[in-house]
Amino acid sequence: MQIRDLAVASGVTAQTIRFYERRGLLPVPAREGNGYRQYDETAVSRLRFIRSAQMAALTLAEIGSIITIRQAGDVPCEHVSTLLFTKLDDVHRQQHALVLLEAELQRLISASQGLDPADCGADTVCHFIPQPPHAVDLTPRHGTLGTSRE
Amino acid sequence: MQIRDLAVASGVTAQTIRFYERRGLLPVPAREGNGYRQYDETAVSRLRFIRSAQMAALTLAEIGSIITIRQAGDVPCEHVSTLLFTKLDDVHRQQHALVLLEAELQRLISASQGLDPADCGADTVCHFIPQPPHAVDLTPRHGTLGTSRE
DNA sequence: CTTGACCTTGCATCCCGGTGCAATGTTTAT
DNA sequence: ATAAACATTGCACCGGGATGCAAGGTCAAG
Repeated sequence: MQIRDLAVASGVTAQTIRFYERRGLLPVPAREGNGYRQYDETAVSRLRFIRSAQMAALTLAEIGSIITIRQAGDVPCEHVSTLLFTKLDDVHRQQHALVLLEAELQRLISASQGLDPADCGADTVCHFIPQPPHAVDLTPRHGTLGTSRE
Repeated sequence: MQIRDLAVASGVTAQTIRFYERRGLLPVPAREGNGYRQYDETAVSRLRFIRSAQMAALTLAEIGSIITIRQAGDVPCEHVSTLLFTKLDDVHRQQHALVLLEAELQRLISASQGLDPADCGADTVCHFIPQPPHAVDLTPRHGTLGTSRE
């Protein structure tokens, strides 16, 4: 089968297949006389593996690392296990970050309910997004400088 | 004050300040005789606004749109409100996606507990990541083709 | 005078997963 | 014969938010 057939069979576009090949995710295929790529069933299986791994949010680089280990004749189980646990950790950290962001957005939204657009001072951009009273010191560079320049 | 002072005052690097200027987030500043950028307090305030808006996960493009409206003499409250609600929606969708991903990862992890690495078939990459039995048909292009080629 | 710390510009690079396009070659159908 | 639908290559581009670097100008201290 040629690239189009593999694309149809796997649900991945031909361009993406070439892209995966460049990335080392697919083995360099045999070529027909006209230079067209020639695939067999193992390519379909490989693409399905990539798709499944992507479902688990593994990056192409991570998927590639699994394939590389396998190629080398080793069993990548342990590596995959590590990847999955690490990814789960990532997910938990992202969930935490999203909870914080959610709270911040709700805070801004509910605070904005009581604000009158007419109160928008000319010196600020938008009072819906209050700047922290961070009171940074505007001390110039290194001590007693900046007499004439500012 | 010049760019370094603004950088220190705002906690943003000088490069980032120039980057923001190119992006239209900071007004083109006056220049000193030597061509150095010259800033005043409003620049600090503007940078604080940008930082605050980033805390709410607004993109620079979105922040820019708020500033543009403000620049035009209008009050961006309504627009900001829309952005915040949209962003909150985004957060909720991301949270949902993460819950699904979490479940998928946990499924893969717990399924892999009972698997023996020795069972790794030579035809698959890794049985920790099972491919769906998707059984796609490998029908060639359009009907009765592909006699010699595959 | 030299050193070092600043400033200027523009352009390249990073991650991530593709997508698009141009130019050219090949096969198939009509 | 010709058009359509494939294939090949390589390179540029998308969003997002910077960051780095090179090559040069400027300025103050020692």
